[in-house]
Amino acid sequence: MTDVLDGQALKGPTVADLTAAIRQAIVDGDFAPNQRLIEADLSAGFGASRAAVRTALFELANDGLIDRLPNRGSRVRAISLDEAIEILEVRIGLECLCAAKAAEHVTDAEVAEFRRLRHDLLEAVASGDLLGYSRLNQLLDERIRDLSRHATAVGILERLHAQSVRHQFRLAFQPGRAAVSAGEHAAILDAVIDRDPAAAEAATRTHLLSVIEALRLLG
Amino acid sequence: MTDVLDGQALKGPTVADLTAAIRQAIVDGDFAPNQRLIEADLSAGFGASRAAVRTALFELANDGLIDRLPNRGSRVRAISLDEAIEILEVRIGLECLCAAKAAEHVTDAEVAEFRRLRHDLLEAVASGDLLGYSRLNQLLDERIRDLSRHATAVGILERLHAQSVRHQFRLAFQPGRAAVSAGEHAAILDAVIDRDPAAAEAATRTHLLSVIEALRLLG
DNA sequence: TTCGCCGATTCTGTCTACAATCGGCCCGGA
DNA sequence: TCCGGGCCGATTGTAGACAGAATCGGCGAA
Repeated sequence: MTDVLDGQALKGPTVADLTAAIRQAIVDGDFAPNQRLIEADLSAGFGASRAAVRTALFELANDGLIDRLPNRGSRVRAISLDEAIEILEVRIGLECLCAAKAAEHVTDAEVAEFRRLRHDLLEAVASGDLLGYSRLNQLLDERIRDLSRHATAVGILERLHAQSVRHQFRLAFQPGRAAVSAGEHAAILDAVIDRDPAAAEAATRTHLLSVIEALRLLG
Repeated sequence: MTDVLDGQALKGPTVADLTAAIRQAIVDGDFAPNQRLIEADLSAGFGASRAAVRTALFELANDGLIDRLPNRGSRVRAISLDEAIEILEVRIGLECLCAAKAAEHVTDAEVAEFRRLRHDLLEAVASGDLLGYSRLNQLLDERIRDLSRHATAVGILERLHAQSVRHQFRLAFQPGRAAVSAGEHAAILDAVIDRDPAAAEAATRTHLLSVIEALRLLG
């Protein structure tokens, strides 16, 4: 477990490195939900001081990835289904905002990029390349956030994303889910390509409501 | 500046106390925007160790109240007008969600409470009691958040609130602003009292859009 | 056998001291 | 006079040690 991702492994990792490493370990599932994170162990495992580990843990607690109980340590936060739905409900508000802003700000070059993305997306789904499709989805979300130029919303969305990756992932491999999802994503892309903020917002809302519904059914 | 708010001044304040004290000092304006916060000074001023101050500063940085530049310390974050508007745009999405949920979940007792609140609110505005009105506004926001039972949205809103109090405050004492705002708040209350989620959402959106507009004019 | 009490252990919370880094200042040279 | 390099003070980042709280185990009594 030592030195998972050190740029220059000579001197101990900085706090930012530590935070990134632990965060990665959590979202990748290397640390199981509800697993206890003991400061001394992490300190030894990552070759950092306990103070650094401690700071990183505080940061992750604020990101909602771990829970800190006073005097009783930290544990990986388990996101329940209800919480995952709450997160999606919040994302509706924020991603609709971003999509509308993106549709306003999009340049010609970016329109061209989105056309390509739309093509690749449908292609991936048609050929059954679920992994590639998932990656393209992520790229789409990311690009829309970039284009929105809305630092506040983007910051919050990034935090929420880290919390819910596991549920998102589970959903992605439901049979038949990709086809539905791809159509909704194409609709979002079309709206942005048309520079139609209202349509972009509506398409995003439709998509996220569909995700919520799917999650509910999945239970 | 020493011992601003110590419960029991015997043993030094805990990290939570410190965080609260510094946060309060920032939102109250005791620390000016862009002011540099030097760990040693705070440590002496609050009678706490530098490590505690440091932890508190990290926490506040995650709350977006201060900026931390590596190796160059912390300074109070200045929220520009553009950022304040961004925050309000985000709040639209979240508070609409909360208002709708609140309208769903509200009990008979709470309906009665909201009727009283509606009455007090209009009374305060009619009698020109701006401070009391401001306090009631805050209470209204808080109650709606409580009723929404939406921990995720509430958590984010609380964080955003701390960042934008100064702008909110500046706006509150604009002449004529209170009357407009009171009508909008009453509309929100009516919708919740009627248990009409859609209306609650619409009224909340109207109100926040109006706030944005007012801020723009003021800016 | 089961319940409650008590001590040992483990882990977190806090503090003090040390090392690394940054910015400004002074001095020398063109 | 203006520019560049190196030194020095100030401030942050890191490490290790100590103290306090919570948990877990055994032990004794009902």
